Amino acid sequence: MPLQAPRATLEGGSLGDGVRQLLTRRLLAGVYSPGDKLSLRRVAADLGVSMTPVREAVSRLVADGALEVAPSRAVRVPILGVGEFRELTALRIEIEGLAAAWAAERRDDADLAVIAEAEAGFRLERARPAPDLVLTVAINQKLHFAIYRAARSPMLMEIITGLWLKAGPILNLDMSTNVARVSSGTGERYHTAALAAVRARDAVGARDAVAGDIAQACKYIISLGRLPANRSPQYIDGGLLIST
Amino acid sequence: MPLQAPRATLEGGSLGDGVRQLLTRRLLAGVYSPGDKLSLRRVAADLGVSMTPVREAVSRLVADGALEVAPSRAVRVPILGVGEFRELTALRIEIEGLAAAWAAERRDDADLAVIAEAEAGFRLERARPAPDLVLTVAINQKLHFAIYRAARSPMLMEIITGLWLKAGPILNLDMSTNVARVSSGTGERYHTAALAAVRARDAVGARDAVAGDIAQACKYIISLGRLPANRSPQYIDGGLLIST
DNA sequence: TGCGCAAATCTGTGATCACAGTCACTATGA
DNA sequence: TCATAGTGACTGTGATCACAGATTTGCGCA
Repeated sequence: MPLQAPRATLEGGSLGDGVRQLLTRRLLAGVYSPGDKLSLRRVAADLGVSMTPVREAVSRLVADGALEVAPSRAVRVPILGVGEFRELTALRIEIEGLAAAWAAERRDDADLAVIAEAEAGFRLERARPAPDLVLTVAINQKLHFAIYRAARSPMLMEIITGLWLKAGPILNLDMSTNVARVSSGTGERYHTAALAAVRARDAVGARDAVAGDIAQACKYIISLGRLPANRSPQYIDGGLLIST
Repeated sequence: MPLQAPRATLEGGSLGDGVRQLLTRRLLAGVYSPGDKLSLRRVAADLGVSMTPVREAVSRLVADGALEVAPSRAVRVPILGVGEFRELTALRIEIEGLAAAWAAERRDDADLAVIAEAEAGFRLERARPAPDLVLTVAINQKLHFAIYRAARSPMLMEIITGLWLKAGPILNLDMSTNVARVSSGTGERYHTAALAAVRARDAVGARDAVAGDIAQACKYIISLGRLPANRSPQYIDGGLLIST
């Protein structure tokens, strides 16, 4: 049962946009776990809006693969199998690695300052005797996106956001419940390396650092062995968009 | 004024899905041109459905960036500026190049046969005294996606489809109205090289061939000089998904 | 106490209505 | 003749209702 924020303020041009942003934020923050079912009516009631804006928001999130409609007509957070999670990880390594490389080439001083601040924040929080896991995950996200934003490619940012939306529930599920991994500091090394590479305008180094960070985090999650086997026998074409 | 197919059959689990697939196909086929305005009510009437499924389809396409809602509350096909088109091209080179590389590594004989058939079809059509431009564009798309499908990554396929949806209206606008470019056969060389590389399991060669194909096609379109200047002063964050 | 069937509840989907904006056209004024 | 205000026909958005199907609940029976 996903926990609900007591009252959420909706922003955005339209109500549908507001709902979408809110759901996106919750997905990224790990409020929902893989397999959780969402009810359009329940969300609508919780947010004090009608079902229409919720439906629009959900349809967009389904388009992004952040949610899925089961054949039983239930909207839920997708459950990724090991194979699918591996595929997602491989994709993230390539695409976020690309963003990091571009960031190293195109960053300006303001970008660097934001990245350095996030990196310092992450280090600070991790060094505390009892790190706030939810906060740590949030800062980690902030750091990654600070780097990607410096790549100055809004379309690339959108793609990466889509990937994070797919991975978010799993990452949050496993990261925010394990103190051991956060405290071990394996991720910190990569973050520091990424910052240094972006500062030095070292595209290859930035790519490797980000790729390493993603790879080891996902390797850890897979090693937990909590991911189910693949659901799709082979694979299903994205949105069966191409007919002929 | 976009031309309408006399009567289109809607497939898919739900009406909304059917409408989405239909609109997607039209976008990819160049039925709509950049700047064309779509009316939800008109589309609904043309398709014989209510406004609800159309709204859902459009909201998904807006999420993918294939359509946009202007501040004046009009849904239209986005008009890409030169800078945005360059960004899109750079992204396509990286991501579709990645797909081609994976395809070279992972393809099996069945994949290769499909790719070879599409390549032969493209060559055949181009060699005709009066090539059917619309058909040529369709075969070109078929060839590209045959390659990408061999990469065996549905998520990557979805990303690429999203990129094509953004680029489709422009590509079709300029390619299907210019016999010169098709007849010149510059694209054919890259296609043949891509096929050969995939056959030889040469990942680097496949990436270079696809990248070359995209680069020269987009260079040609930019050289036409019909693209307007950038619309966004700097750049707008994809879907303003990240708040903090 | 355990099993099975039925009814009630809840699901997403589609259609329809109401509303507040925007745009284009037109009639009226100077 | 030209500018301008008005007016009507659109636009997308949101809410509400109806419907068919799946899920769950709960009651009755063995």
